[in-house]
Amino acid sequence: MPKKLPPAALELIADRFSVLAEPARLRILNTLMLGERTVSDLVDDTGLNQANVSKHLGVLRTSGFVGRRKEGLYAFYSIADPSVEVLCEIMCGRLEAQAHEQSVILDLSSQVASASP
Amino acid sequence: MPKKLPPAALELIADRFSVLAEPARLRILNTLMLGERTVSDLVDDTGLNQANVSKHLGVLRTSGFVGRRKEGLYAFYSIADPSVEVLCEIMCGRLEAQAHEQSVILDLSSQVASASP
DNA sequence: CTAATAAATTACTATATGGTTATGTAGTCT
DNA sequence: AGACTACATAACCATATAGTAATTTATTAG
Repeated sequence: MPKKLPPAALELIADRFSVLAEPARLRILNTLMLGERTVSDLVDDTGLNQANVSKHLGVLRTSGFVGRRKEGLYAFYSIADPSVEVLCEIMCGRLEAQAHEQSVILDLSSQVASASP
Repeated sequence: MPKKLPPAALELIADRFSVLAEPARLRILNTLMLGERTVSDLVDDTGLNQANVSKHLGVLRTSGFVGRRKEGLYAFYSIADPSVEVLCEIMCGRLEAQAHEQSVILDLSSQVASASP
């Protein structure tokens, strides 16, 4: 049963979606799904520079998707919101479905293309 | 079981998330959850102007979230991807949880505030 | 204390995009 | 035919933000 949401609520939801609307942040999250990582780990893993990773981690932490644990010189980040994984899986599912449709379309068009030389 | 996704895949996923990372588009989608609507309907419902609604509908259609059916002068739009609703529900769930946490924090801080006059 | 390292922050630029106005296009009506 | 309506598109501006380089802030080691 879909309910009509007030604009203010939709704005908050949009904000959360926009946090995930970044390839770099998804890379970070995808790595964190394998377990806790330091900033340096993530820098190595993603190829992004340190300032950039820190900034993205700040966004992810502010929005509550990840958590931080400081230990000495290191900051260990980890997934704090398990729904991240579910959300990405759903998106992936749609992507696969779409890719399948498109491959069908491509097959059809290639037939059409080869039908008229 | 989380699997390591290639950067290209994450980029596609990010693109899909960014389509949902817009209050205006979420308003449109939320209305479409109630059933098929014309562009004019959506203009009335959202308060956005016609050009803006058309543009957002274009984005939503290109990304496969909505579908269009033309009939005479009218264009009827409808949800084409049922996962939209699920995605929003999950986001809402987290929002509510977060709001609850924050209200707890606010309660605590108000106690602290009233404790030291 | 100084040196070194990890991470956060600041300041900046370049780019992407949402909103708007104006115009174009297709269908309907008399 | 022309007038009108619903929608799409184009062109523009303003704003938000990702990336980067430089700096700052811990924290540890010597």
